[in-house]
Amino acid sequence: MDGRPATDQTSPWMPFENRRRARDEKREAVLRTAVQLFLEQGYHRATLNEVAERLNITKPALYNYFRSKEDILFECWALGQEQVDGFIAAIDGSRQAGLGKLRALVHSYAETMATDFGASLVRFDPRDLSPANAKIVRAAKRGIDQTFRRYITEGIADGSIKPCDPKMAAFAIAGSLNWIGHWYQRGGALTPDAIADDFAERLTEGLATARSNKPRPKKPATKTKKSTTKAPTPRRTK
Amino acid sequence: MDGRPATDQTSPWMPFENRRRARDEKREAVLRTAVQLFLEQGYHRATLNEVAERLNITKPALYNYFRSKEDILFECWALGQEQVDGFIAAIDGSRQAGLGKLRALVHSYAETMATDFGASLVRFDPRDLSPANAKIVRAAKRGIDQTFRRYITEGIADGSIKPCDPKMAAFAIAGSLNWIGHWYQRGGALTPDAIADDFAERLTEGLATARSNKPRPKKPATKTKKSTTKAPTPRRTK
DNA sequence: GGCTTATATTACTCATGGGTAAGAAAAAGT
DNA sequence: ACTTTTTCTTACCCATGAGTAATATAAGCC
Repeated sequence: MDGRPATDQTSPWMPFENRRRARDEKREAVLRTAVQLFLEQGYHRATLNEVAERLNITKPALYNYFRSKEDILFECWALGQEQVDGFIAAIDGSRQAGLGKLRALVHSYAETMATDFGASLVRFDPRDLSPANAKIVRAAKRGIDQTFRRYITEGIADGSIKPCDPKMAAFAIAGSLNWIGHWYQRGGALTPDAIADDFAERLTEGLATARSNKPRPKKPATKTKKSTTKAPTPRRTK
Repeated sequence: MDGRPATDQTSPWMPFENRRRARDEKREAVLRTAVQLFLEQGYHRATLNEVAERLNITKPALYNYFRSKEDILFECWALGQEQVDGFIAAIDGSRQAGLGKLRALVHSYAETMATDFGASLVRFDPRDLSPANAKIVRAAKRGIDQTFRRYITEGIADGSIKPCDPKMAAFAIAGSLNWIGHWYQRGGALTPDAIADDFAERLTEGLATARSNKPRPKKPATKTKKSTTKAPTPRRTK
């Protein structure tokens, strides 16, 4: 994981890069621990003392990496949102009918809901955020909702989806998906993969037109699952 | 506000009854105010001071009616749960196929989600409750989930519902419904009635067998809505 | 009226936990 | 080795809000 050229005193930049990388790794470690604890106990019951304890440091050390508890909460949310932005961009860029895009969206979203940062998108309360951050979150949520509606509208236009109310359909689908974030837990009987496959089919079959109703791939469990929505998500810069 | 028959010394019971009734009314007023505030701001941000303020009393006065903040939270939840218990009992007692029961359940549940106490079922966090109360809540949630699965299983058995995985189907449906509690708000474009009708159809159409696919009643908006699940729910004793 | 009980208020206690100050320890730079 | 910067700790501060004690007020009751 560390194939640097040499022990070199040659480049005074290397240690610098090293340092920044170490810092970012620690930052991420804090977020991973925090998101877990927040999900486990709820944001208000979770204390920074315990976050720190789990990292074998003390509370004030956290303030080297984050400005406040709320800041940590927001960053957790942001990581989840990045995932979503990533696969939405990928699907947007794909060339397929509305129904196909919708299916892809449902699939990816379901998988995301089964991750910690993904679940934080729906388990965290925007009201715990500063007005500025809450605004960002609200905008992002609106964006997701509009993506659902857009694919549905597209599908109706291209004939792959039956005419229906995109607003209601989007609410119903997103509700099912968001709820995954509340009931899914690792090690349960259902794997994220199975859930995503099932939901992608279940939540869209009612919308498909007769002609677009493909004869059910009936995937023979050959683990065709290859790309777990590898999205070109650019790392945040700030 | 005080239409008592007379100044009567005739019945010493009446004042007593009056008093008890007045007390219960105040209790309920507290719960109505509390549930609103809890939904508005979230349980942790909402203070008993503000609950009291909205009732034009002071915080300690609340302790005449409730033992603790958590007690209030639990009672709010319990009122919502009573509604659910009520209509589940009614549907259980009805004589119809599994699909019909499921539709009825979805419809009633959707309506309930659009009420304050109903929303509290999914917006409140059981982890805020004492272990004893949390246990009650968990049991109730399990009960609801099992009811969904039971109707689906019944439907499969009686041929009104296509063979499917009841667990997944229940999760998907309940998720859509629960999410209503998060996005619905009074005065919006969608009325509880419209939502309930739409969801009852939307969430069950995918499960219906061909033969059970009734030709869509197309209710002429005659406000057939009469009994809002008047349930024989006995008032809690303790 | 006077006695009792219910209900409300004012004025507190007190645990909790986010956040800060001052300085030690470790690492980087020279 | 010495200095400087980053990172972390110990020891605090302090706002908040649930819950309590003591007491006043009002209502029911005889």
